[in-house]
Amino acid sequence: MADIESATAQKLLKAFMQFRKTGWHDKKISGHNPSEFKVLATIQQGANEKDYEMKLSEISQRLQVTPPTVTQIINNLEKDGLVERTVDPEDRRAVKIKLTPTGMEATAKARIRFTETFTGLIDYLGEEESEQFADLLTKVQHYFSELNR
Amino acid sequence: MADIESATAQKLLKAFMQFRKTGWHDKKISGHNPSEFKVLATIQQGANEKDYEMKLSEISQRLQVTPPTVTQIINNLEKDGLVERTVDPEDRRAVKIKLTPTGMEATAKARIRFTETFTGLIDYLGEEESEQFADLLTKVQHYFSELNR
DNA sequence: TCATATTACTTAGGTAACTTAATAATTAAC
DNA sequence: GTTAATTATTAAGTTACCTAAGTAATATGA
Repeated sequence: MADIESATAQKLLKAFMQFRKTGWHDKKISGHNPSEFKVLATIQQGANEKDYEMKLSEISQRLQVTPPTVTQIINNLEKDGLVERTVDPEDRRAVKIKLTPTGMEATAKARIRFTETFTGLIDYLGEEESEQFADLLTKVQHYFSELNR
Repeated sequence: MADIESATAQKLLKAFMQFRKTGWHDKKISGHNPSEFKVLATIQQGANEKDYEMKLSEISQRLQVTPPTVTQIINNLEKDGLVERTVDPEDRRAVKIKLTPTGMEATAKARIRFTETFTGLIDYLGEEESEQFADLLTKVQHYFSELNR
């Protein structure tokens, strides 16, 4: 077991806190919030995987947030005309969500924006370290998800 | 320049998003919020560096949040008896913040909790990868802080 | 088959951690 | 000695969540 007052632990903690403040995630893109784009991207993913309109509950599962959260985000997206709700004819309790053409455009624009940012990061770190970093992030995520159980 | 549709970029983005949901940062410790502990830890740091009572504005600078944010957090901490405000006699606009004994205890407890968590992480990753990860986090943070300027 | 349980979503209300804009009090600068 | 700048606070707003309670539809099983 590593020493409880380990310098590495302190260094890690500090690095975590700094990293949290980078704000890689905080900017609006053409007036839409990060949380809205996450939902848009999730819907698009579903549409790509198969010709598939995603249920609200599936969005909630994929993003690991509660259904009311998704309902609210979808409300905003629908109000802005990026998304359409339709009652599932096979289960009339369920709601299927579909991107409108405007929604697809916005999603594409955001995806490009994020990809540019991360491509820039890869240039900055180099391909090898970037891969390493992604792997480490995933590994660390596993550690914490096991802690919380 | 790396390919704009690079798999690594997608992988990184996904890893970032997952990592964001780990919640390493979200739990209360004996009824106090993470943001409150960040302030407590900052005050303690100042007290350690020299025999030094930190001004509210300095807390704000160190944590990179606006002064009203700190004011509010300090209000809560003071209400809970973890912290004391005193007007700076050398500049009566300024407020100096000091930990009470209760505050010191709470801070110590939280520090131990965090150190345990991160020591556990080091055991999980190994010392070498942990150092690497901390360095990468810092490097990535630099990238993003240069982007936003 | 019909009463009960379960599921899918929504509504209502709340919280944490921030922000900006405006204001009060004090100190600094010319 | 007035004006400008600085320090902190108050007020109000935002984002991204949450829980609890409610509605409507479907599934279960006696």
